[in-house]
Amino acid sequence: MKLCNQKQLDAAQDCLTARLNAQGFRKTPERYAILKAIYTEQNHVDIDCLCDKLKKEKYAVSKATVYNTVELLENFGLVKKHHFRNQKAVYEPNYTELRHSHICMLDSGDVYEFIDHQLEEIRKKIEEKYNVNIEDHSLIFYARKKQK
Amino acid sequence: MKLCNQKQLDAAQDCLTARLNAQGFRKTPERYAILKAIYTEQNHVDIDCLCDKLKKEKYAVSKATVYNTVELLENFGLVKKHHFRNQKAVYEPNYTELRHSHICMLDSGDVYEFIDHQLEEIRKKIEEKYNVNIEDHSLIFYARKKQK
DNA sequence: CTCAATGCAAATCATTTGCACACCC
DNA sequence: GGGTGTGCAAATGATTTGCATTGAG
Repeated sequence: MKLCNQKQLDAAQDCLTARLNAQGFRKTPERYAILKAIYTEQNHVDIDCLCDKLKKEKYAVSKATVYNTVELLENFGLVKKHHFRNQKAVYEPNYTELRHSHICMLDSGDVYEFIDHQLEEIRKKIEEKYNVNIEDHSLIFYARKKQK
Repeated sequence: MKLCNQKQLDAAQDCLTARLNAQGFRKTPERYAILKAIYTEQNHVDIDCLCDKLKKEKYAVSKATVYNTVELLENFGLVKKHHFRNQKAVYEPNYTELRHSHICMLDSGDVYEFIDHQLEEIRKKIEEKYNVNIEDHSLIFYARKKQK
């Protein structure tokens, strides 16, 4: 996962502010700290990672708040949640202009990312055929290294 | 999800027998009952559904056994496990000749299935580019009914 | 000041584990 | 008969909930 640049983080923070204002929600420092923690992380993070990371900085945010906040951020479209094969959820920034898919390595558990534009074509076909709006996708290939 | 026909169930049972024999595992009635319960169900079933369904027939199989057995069946490639948005796993028959994808409706939670052959092309591209063997995929589109 | 958000701990839910018993081989 | 597989109940781990307290507006 590519580290986000400052511009992307700024945009996300502005979006968060806008959405919080729009709904009359409070702009608490925790909400910004959690957003930043997810956006400044190379890897997918789970709830415990986030707590640890925040603890190392100034905040000790409680797990309950992290759960609440990631859900809020997900609803705002700022963060994406994934399950992969195990039953622990992980989170990543959601750059809407960059919808990507995942390759999950069955041996190591490593997760790579890719973008393929043919998926857009499938998406459009399905939208028409089923008369729906597709808001999101999750494509995961489970793979192993090729043996020599 | 289409109901499987008798032929598919027979094939799956034969496969199960072969795999159990091959590994010297026991051919317990529970294993066949659970396989059948998954193959004769229109919808994706979770662990509790399976227990209930089996209870209504002759068997009262314990949850632990159901968990063990679906894992075994998954390893044998006879059953597929899915997570969708919630954190409860669901299971479905795995017709290897029919690799399908899912559309998960965000309002109702309904899940539809489709097959698109363009996905095969993406798969091949990724296998070459990353030098891996892709053993499985999970493609889920999250969608809403189109408004008038 | 007021009420939405947070923190903490207890509760819940899915899944896993340990051990005694049953039954496939 | 012997040991694998099952059933039960207790353990674990992730997530949710209830309630007292805090701090944003």
